Parts: sequence; structure tokens; C-alpha cells
Amino acid sequence: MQYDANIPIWLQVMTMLQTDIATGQRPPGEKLPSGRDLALSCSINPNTAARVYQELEKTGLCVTRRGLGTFVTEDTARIARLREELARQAVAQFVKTVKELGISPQEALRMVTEEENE
Amino acid sequence: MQYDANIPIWLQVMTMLQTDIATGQRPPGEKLPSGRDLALSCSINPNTAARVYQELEKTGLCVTRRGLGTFVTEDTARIARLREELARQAVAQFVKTVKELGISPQEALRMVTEEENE
DNA sequence: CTTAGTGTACGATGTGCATAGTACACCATT
DNA sequence: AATGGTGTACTATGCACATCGTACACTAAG
Repeated sequence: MQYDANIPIWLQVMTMLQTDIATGQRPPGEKLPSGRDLALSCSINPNTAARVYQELEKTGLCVTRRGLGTFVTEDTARIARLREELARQAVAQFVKTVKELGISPQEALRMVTEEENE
Repeated sequence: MQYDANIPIWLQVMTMLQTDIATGQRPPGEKLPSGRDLALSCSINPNTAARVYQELEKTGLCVTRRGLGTFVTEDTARIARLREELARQAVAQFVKTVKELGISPQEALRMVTEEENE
């Protein structure tokens, strides 16, 4: 695991977990790695790992129980909302860039189809 | 102009100029704003503005002449390469996210088409 | 030559990120 | 009660970002 030096590590790890939760790879209620374990597996400092869980809890994606650990929220509606949000963001960002670059919709779709078939 | 607190300002301003250069909104050879002017118009510090031009020069997108100013490169091939690069990045990022979220290609294209027609 | 505008180069300060280390509080298991 | 795993809190350090302020070097135009 290597990190983009221009983005805070806690954000990059948080995004990873977010995706896992949105896709169901980490199902509702599942126990997440302890802060210390996450730190080890991601090669980051325990304090940074703690930050990740704090931020995830702020957005309602996980619940932390002192002495027990951190768990994926059981609020499936919240997770569904996250998934839609991520999809919308991806689409919006893509369309914005394509428009800025003056690429025609047809050309953009062709490029996407090409990339998907690799 | 407001900035994402999680990304260095110089990078955000640099990306803006990059896009302008790639799209031809700032044509080859055109004089860019002086460091002090850029700082004013972007509400940033002159030192940060200088950093923007230094990074742009590193990537060969502009040329700086002491006492004269900073200019968009006249290397049109370099600019064309940049444009392709940005497009490829956008496509790759979009496809990656869509795949991660388990969205079908058909659905993804539908969302893009919808977004484009707004 | 003088002036104004330009890029360049410092030092100093405040903030946030990331790290290291330590200590404490809570919970389940034994 | 004792232990191990957990989250939490705090101090300290080093670094990059971003700001402010100042000074200097170069160029073009008057």
C-alpha cells in the first residue's frame, strides 16, 4: 500500500474502507480491524488509524464501542445512500472533466467502453 | 474561489491552469499572470503562486523568463499529450470507481448521459 | 539613468499531518 | 481478581503547507 503524498493518509485509508462498506465487502455490523491492527496492515501510525475511525463515525458509516472495537453501521439505508453518493460523484467528476476538455459525449463514451473491455 | 482543505492550494491552482492550457483557453506562448497578480486573483500568497509556476515549469507546461514573466509553452505536442493524459485519467478513474461499486456498464453510461443533459 | 514590473530568495510564524511513545479506561474471557 | 484486547487521551517531534514581510536581480519602457 502506497499513498499519494498530496492527500492526508487518514483520508486515503478512510476512502478505502468507505468503498468496502459501500460495496458490501464489509457487511453491516461486521467488526472492523482494531486501531492497532489497521495501523499494522496499512503501515500507518495507530493515531492515524484512530483518526480514520473517528472520521468514519462522524459520517455515520461505523459505530465505535469503547473496549469492543469499531463496527460497520447496521443502517443499511445509510450505506445505500453512500453508494449512490459515490456513484454520483464519480459521474459528475467525469462529465465535468470531459466537458472542460471539450471532448464530445460520443467520444467520451467510446473511451469508457474501450477502457472497460481491457 | 474556494479551496479543498485537504489538497495543497498550489496543486489546486496548478490544476486549474493545467486545464486552461489543455483546452486552449490559454494558448501556446500566451503570457500568464505575474506571480503577484495570480496571488491577488486567486486570493493566495505570492510565494504559493510562485510555487504554482515552478511546478508547471517542472512538467514542461510553461516557461519562466526572469524579469519578463511566465508563458505557456509553445510545444503544442506537449499540450496535446497533456490533454490526452487528463482525458485518460478521467476515464480510468471513472471506470475504476464504477467497477468497485459494482455498477453495470449500461447503468454507468445511462447515468453519464443523464448528467450530460442537465 | 530611472522607474516600474517581473521572478527569485530569504527568514519567521502558525497550522495541520504523521509519527513515536506513554498512560489510562473499558469490556470480555479466564 | 487477573489478563488481554480494545478505544481514548496526552505530550513531543519533524515536516510540509501557507502566510507575511523583506530584499535582491533582471528586463523593458520612459
